[in-house]
Amino acid sequence: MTQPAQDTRRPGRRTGDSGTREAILGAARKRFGDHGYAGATIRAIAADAGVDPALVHHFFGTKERLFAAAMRLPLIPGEVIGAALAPGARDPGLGLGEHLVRTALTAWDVAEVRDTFLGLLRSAVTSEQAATMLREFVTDSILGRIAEVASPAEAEYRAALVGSQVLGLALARYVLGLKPLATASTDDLAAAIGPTLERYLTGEVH
Amino acid sequence: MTQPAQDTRRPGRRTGDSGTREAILGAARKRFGDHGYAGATIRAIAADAGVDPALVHHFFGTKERLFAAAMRLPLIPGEVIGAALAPGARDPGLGLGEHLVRTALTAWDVAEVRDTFLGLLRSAVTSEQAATMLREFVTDSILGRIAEVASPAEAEYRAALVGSQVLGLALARYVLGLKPLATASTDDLAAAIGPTLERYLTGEVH
DNA sequence: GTCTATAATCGGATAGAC
DNA sequence: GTCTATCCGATTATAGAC
Repeated sequence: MTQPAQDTRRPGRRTGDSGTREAILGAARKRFGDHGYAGATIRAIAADAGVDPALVHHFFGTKERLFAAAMRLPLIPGEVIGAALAPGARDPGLGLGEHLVRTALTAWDVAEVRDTFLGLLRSAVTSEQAATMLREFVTDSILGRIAEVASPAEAEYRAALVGSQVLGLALARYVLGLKPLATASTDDLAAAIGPTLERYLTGEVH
Repeated sequence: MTQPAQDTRRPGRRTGDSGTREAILGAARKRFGDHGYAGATIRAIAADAGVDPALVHHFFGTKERLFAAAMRLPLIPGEVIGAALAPGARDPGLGLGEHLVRTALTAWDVAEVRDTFLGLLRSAVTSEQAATMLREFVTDSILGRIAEVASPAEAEYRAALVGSQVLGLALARYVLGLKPLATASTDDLAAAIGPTLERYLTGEVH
């Protein structure tokens, strides 16, 4: 990236890219795959890459961002959701559920986002390991944030219900291409599905 | 299956299995895969297998059952749904939505059913062709029946919404294994998700 | 045996020196 | 860019009271 086309080496530490970043990403991919998202520790990844754990943070900030970089996600899901859920981030006239549907659809309607997401989904459906990795990432990084805005009673259960509906929408709309859903507008889907999420978050689920 | 262990051949048509059934199933698998569910005609399948179309009906009854046999489904989804939706098939105290969730979960909690379903899903996520096949089958054979019990305004849209939530539940529960959903009881899930389906079927979706 | 309090450990994250 | 040192929250282990 920043590698200068410089051949005459001078003494001292080389400037620019030393390959460490890539080494970390490689180690991260392996660890995440082998041990899942939760089981892969920054310390172990750093050790595999032969660097100090603090370097990982220096390059990537958080574990979540490291995962996103390793998986080549064009955005950080948890941060997008987090921003969408932030107080004041949404039009007060709009329900929280509607806003969530809108956020998901807006992200997915970008081909690059959709493609990497579908790649993850494909792996998860195919491999048990990949499913574990995705489950733990989703739980930790997405559902965790959603649970924060749900009613405290069974917040995790509520967040998982939200996840199931959003996931199902993605599957029906982008994988299967079920016509009524594949061609529906964001507005229509938000109106239809938003209240469902709203109920899962704060309504009666027993 | 019905092949008698008989070695002394006698003149006339041989009894038992003549291989025709298998020939039809092979032709069906190929046609369904290449042309989708809707695009594969019984006549074309019969022609490929070198038999009369009437024979296909003789062996399998309906296109839906032929598909189920070709895909080795241990049950016929549309018929299970149809039975569940039949008037009087459910406890009048229970909502239709709850009953639908229950029906799906009861079917999926049988390993054999779950496995073949997940196989279809895997193919659909992996291959565009398989996705087309599954979409058309689901539309024709499952959503069509659900649309019949939905409010007439946008019945297809309503049925697709139902499909998306049920599909998402399957994905979250059986593929990802999201803990709150994977371990929840049928009762709990029916209570939580049933009302969603109910609203999609007959409520306000605009 | 069960419970609770305290301690040890782990893992993510930050600050700052070099 | 890299490392040392450190903090803090969460989990896990352990000890001692009842």
